[in-house]
Amino acid sequence: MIVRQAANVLEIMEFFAQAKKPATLAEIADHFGWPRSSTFNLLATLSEKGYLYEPRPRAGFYPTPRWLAMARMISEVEPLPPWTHTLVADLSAETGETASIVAPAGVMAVFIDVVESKAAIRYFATIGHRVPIHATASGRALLLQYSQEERDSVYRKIEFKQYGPSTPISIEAVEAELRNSIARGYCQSFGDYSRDLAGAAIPLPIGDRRLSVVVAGPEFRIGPKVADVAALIARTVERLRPKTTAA
Amino acid sequence: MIVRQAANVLEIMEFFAQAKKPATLAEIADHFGWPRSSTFNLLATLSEKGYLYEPRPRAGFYPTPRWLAMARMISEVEPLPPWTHTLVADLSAETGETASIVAPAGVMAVFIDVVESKAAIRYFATIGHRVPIHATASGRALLLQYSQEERDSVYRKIEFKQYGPSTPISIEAVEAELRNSIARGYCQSFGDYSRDLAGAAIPLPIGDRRLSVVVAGPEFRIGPKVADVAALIARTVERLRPKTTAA
DNA sequence: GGAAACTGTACATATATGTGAATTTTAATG
DNA sequence: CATTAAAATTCACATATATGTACAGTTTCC
Repeated sequence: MIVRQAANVLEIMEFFAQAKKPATLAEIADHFGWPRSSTFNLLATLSEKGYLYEPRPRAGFYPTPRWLAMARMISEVEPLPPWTHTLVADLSAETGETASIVAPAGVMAVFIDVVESKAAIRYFATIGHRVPIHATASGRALLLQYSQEERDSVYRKIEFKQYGPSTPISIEAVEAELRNSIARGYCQSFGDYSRDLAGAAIPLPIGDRRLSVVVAGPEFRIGPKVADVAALIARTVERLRPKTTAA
Repeated sequence: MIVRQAANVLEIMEFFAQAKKPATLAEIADHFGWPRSSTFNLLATLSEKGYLYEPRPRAGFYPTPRWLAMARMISEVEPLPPWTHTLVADLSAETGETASIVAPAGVMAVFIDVVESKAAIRYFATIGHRVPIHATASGRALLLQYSQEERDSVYRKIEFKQYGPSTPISIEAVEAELRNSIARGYCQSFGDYSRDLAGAAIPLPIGDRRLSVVVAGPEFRIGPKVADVAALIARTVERLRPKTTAA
């Protein structure tokens, strides 16, 4: 069950992140098509908790810096090492495509760092974006780091859907693709989940965290050079990852 | 009316900001005393929206960097000029008390930047903290920047409560205190709102934004030297605020 | 200066939603 | 490996809550 008012809080914040200016109750209500009374209650709640204020008289509401303060506290814990951002930045620059760091979230994979392609036609993804773990290059690069038991446990929760012609729709199909990936040296996907979208990914374990790096873009651009892209990812990781004597 | 599930989202985030480590469904449910089923729904909603993930298998949930990304987008709009943070930092350092920048939010005043005192006994405030605009030094320093009509409009919405012996409990009492503040050259409060708490504040208009700076602490420490503290605030603002040729 | 238009607020009620109990899945222990 | 304990998940129902309606306050425009 989805908790509507919880989702609405997020929507409001996303609204402000886009609008980048204060908005009145009426504007917000109209934007979402919410009743004014409900909007009133929500805004009152957020204000009361110190997350919204009125920068200038009669100009409407805007989030307080409390969001930033809180987000900072949360994110200063085990932040990704700085080189991983360099990694995706470099990969995006060199390939001209969108590059991301991805982490597991149950049957899904979440983008936790993203540098977007600058091309007009590009893979549009943002931090927080989620994709099925079994039907994407990045997700499978995560699965490769799981034990067989852990994978089985994930498989049991997956609802296998035919997102596209090449979507693996059985446990065996996923396992087969994982074996192929190992043989090939990298994970790939050609519209397994999103139409026309192709990507190359490799596992990126950091400490005890299981992450992956992926470069993704339109099939017609990535397709011909997946292997090259994958090799580039591997080389770039090799170059940027600090050498530990322990390893 | 308070929107419970909206408030719960904020509570969860605050929980993570404090805990600074992943937490399982059960831990969160127990911490708040929520039913597990409800907690499940909430966590599922936040996960589905890309705001929570599972950093490692079976280790529980943690917020994704999406919060940070969103908070940054929101806060990069008209950020406070950097010198205002220096201002509160310097004031806190020199006085040993808590110093803050405050903004209006209807009948309340919100702290939008805070540097806390390091003393054991201190005014504990965080960004987002709210106090009544008419019963605090910082709030009155905001009211001083309003026109008479705007003040009247605010007064009509205030519920006058006797927070402490010196709380102004009528419009006339507030107006009188404002007149005193003008004569005195700064705003002050001695337990008007919080017992044992005293503070000195002055208006801090920035562009068309109406803000104020306040230094606050226990009455016994601040009391004897309010005037000095107020003078220090004024001098520090004078020193740090960039001189505009236009002004 | 008067009225129309708009924004924000209160409240009773129907309904969407949170919850307790039951079920399934996963981990721990001998 | 069998058994127990704990955690996660599902679901039907009573209840807390979102909303339609009505109203008050504020601004704008003629």
